[in-house]
Amino acid sequence: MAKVGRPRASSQDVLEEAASELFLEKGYLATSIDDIAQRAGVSRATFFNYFPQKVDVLLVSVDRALDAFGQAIDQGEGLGQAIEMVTRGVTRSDIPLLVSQADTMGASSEVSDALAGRMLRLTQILAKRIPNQTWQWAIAGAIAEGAIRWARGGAESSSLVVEIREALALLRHPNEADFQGILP
Amino acid sequence: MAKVGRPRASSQDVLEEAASELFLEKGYLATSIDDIAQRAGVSRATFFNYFPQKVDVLLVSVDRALDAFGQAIDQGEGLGQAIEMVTRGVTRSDIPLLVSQADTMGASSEVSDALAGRMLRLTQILAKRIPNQTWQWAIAGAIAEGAIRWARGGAESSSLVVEIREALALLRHPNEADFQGILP
DNA sequence: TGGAAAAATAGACTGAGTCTAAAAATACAG
DNA sequence: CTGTATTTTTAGACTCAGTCTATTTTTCCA
Repeated sequence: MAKVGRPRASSQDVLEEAASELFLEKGYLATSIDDIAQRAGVSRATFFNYFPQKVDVLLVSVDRALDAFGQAIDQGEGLGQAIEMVTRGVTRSDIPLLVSQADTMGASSEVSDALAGRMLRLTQILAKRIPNQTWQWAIAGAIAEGAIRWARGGAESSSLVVEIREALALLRHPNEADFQGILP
Repeated sequence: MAKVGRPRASSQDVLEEAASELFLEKGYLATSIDDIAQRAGVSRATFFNYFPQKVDVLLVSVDRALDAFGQAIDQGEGLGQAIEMVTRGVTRSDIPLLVSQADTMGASSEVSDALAGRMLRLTQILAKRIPNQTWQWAIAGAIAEGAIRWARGGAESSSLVVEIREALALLRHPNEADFQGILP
């Protein structure tokens, strides 16, 4: 793409790889941006050329999926089509890093809030097809649940898109027990 | 409660009031913790005796509602009861501050992520009554939508609990159009 | 009057994130 | 081969959030 100028000395992938190692070794909180840059053989300032925040290097796979999803939606794809397109690009190799920082999510609001912020972003993408906000969250929740179940399930579980479809199907037939005591 | 020892020189309410003024004057991002402490007539260190993070002073009303909700749930209240109890304690005076920082939410991920984190916390409370994760998000979304609609509606709109109930009722009767193209 | 308890405070420290200016590395034109 | 435009890297200074420790202040009470 960029044929002119100084060539890049790093990339999101390289930095993510370096960060992953450190997160697995020391955990997210104990790893500084200096550590990551040093491991990647690049200066601290360069890190910020590739990620605006520290937490973004942890969620890069989530963000990429959301980018792809938003792009598909903007190009006029239907929801089902867009979901299928995006899930096809998600690989299991992204999972261990996120799972390894599950402790951190409980201990630091920074990570759990950032992850929740991605849910919010998902609802905002869904808003382009689903007018009602309540249903935006409902469907975002179903997508998240499907993804989590798929991640936890390991290789033997069914495919990601199937898990999401199953979670979505649940919304179609509300269980009366779920509403017990909520509505008059 | 604390009859012994040095009396408190401030409170969450005093700090929130001071912070509110500054947020309205300069905006959230341009206001430092030093500013808030100074306006409240207290040292910077004291701020952290009352709030663990800067963003928490902005969301104190949300957190109080969630605290009350979680407490009601832990005491065995039904979901409908708990919602009614909490919404009774929410006043319109908390709204303007949050609304005034709507710009900030778009400009800084810190605030929007923190708000999304509160949605996550709501789903975790709901988990004690609602087993399925998808429905946790769906109902959290309905509560959020009801609250937002109530906040936007101004004084002439119906009560908060009624708005939430209406949003919840929507979930009971899925609109086929919402699922168009999602499910096979 | 002299603790004991609780809170406020000073101040140093780490690290995230911003910003500016300069240096380094490349392609290319002449 | 040399100079120039372009892009990226980098150094370094800076602000501010958040943590931590030790000290001081204020009150109650024996």
